[in-house]
Amino acid sequence: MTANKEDYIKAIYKLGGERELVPNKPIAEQLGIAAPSVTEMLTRLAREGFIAYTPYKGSILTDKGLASCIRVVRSHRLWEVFLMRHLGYSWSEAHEDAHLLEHTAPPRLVERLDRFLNFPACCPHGSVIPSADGSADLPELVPLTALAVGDTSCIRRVTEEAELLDYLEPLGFAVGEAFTVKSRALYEGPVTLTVKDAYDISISYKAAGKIFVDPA
Amino acid sequence: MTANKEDYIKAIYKLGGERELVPNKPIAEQLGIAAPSVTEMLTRLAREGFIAYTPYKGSILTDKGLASCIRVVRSHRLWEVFLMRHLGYSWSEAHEDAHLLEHTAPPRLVERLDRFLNFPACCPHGSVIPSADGSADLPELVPLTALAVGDTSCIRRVTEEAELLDYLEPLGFAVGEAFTVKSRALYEGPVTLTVKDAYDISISYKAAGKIFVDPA
DNA sequence: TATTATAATTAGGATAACCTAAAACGAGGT
DNA sequence: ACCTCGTTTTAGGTTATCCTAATTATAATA
Repeated sequence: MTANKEDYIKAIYKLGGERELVPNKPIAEQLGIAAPSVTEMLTRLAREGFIAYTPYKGSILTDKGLASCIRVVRSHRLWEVFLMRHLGYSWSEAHEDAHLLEHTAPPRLVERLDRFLNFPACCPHGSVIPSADGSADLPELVPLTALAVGDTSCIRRVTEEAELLDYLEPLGFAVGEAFTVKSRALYEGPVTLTVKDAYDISISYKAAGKIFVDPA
Repeated sequence: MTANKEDYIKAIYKLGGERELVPNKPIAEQLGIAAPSVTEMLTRLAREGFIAYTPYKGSILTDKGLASCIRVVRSHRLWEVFLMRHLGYSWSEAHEDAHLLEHTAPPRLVERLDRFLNFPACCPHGSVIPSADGSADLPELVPLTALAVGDTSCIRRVTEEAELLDYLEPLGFAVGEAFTVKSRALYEGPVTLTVKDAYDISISYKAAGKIFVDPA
């Protein structure tokens, strides 16, 4: 298993989850690779049993593929915790370097890192860290856009996209922060939150859709 | 620069240091790669300016090659410190997994790791960790075989070979340990040390040659 | 000097990834 | 039912790394 293949598998998971057939085009876009190269690699991954691939239709992870995807995601999120908690990384930096380490760390290292970090439940962006056996119980969350003015809630998870992370972090966003929705502009306008009864934060509607919070 | 090339460069450094011309054969043996593949790679490394390569004669690192070698060695040794100090690795395990991480960690990660570890001077096997600018001042050490019976000294460094490390660690060997040479059998026979005035350790002559200590 | 053994190189292939250009497929609209 | 357009696949090529078998160079020895 190479780092490359792991990236294809992660992309398929990200784009289609556990039961949706993923067309080649979005995989190619996600990875920044030409379509014919994707076809080729998918054929290989199918031959090796990581995906079920139906030509002209799309791909979906097999149990084997899903298991190896979860292993990588677990590694990724544990590294993120380490990088932020102990090395002073920012949100986006952590995401970036964890992407390198996730493919390199052998299982024993991942397990020892988990113990060192005291078995964290979530990565710094709020995503659940699956346990070594692959299980994970997902909290029930809603996008910030689902709340109404006056609702009180708590930030639980932020989508891991470098630009989004770099946009939010300097605003004072943090997982675990409680807030009240102060206002919502019409026509997908900005959302303003009051945090700690002390200060307000305004974010775009687009960003709000990528922030997940406790249901009202 | 790929992990592969970094391994070739490390091998050349290990085998020839900074001024000795290294023949292809030992490189091939060190890396477990066929001779023609080595010729090919050396040609490439020479083309890229990492080594000076004289066909039929051998290779030596250029300044550029040396610099990139030192960067990798620094990364390797810092990871070893992390793995042993925080994750409970053994000597040989640390060496093994550090070999994976050394090629993956980008410079900013290495520097932050260094700070996290509080700028350690040596790796757990006692080798000096070069500073970020490549400099390193080497302590004056002698192999354990250079001592005479009755000499008192201190263990400072152990050669990083998995089998040696696995042989020594359970015997209670540790860098920093003071000892007295209790006896030396003739004809390259075993050497016995008294540690902490409390117990004796016997090791083969061969192993003693790979353990470095303060001069008597 | 001639021989011979060892080391190194050349020749010819294989595999993993990636690419561009061209052909083929298939789903929606007339 | 047919055609068009976007998606996929096929065809043909590149680079990095590795291999085995065969050839050539060097250096040590007789």
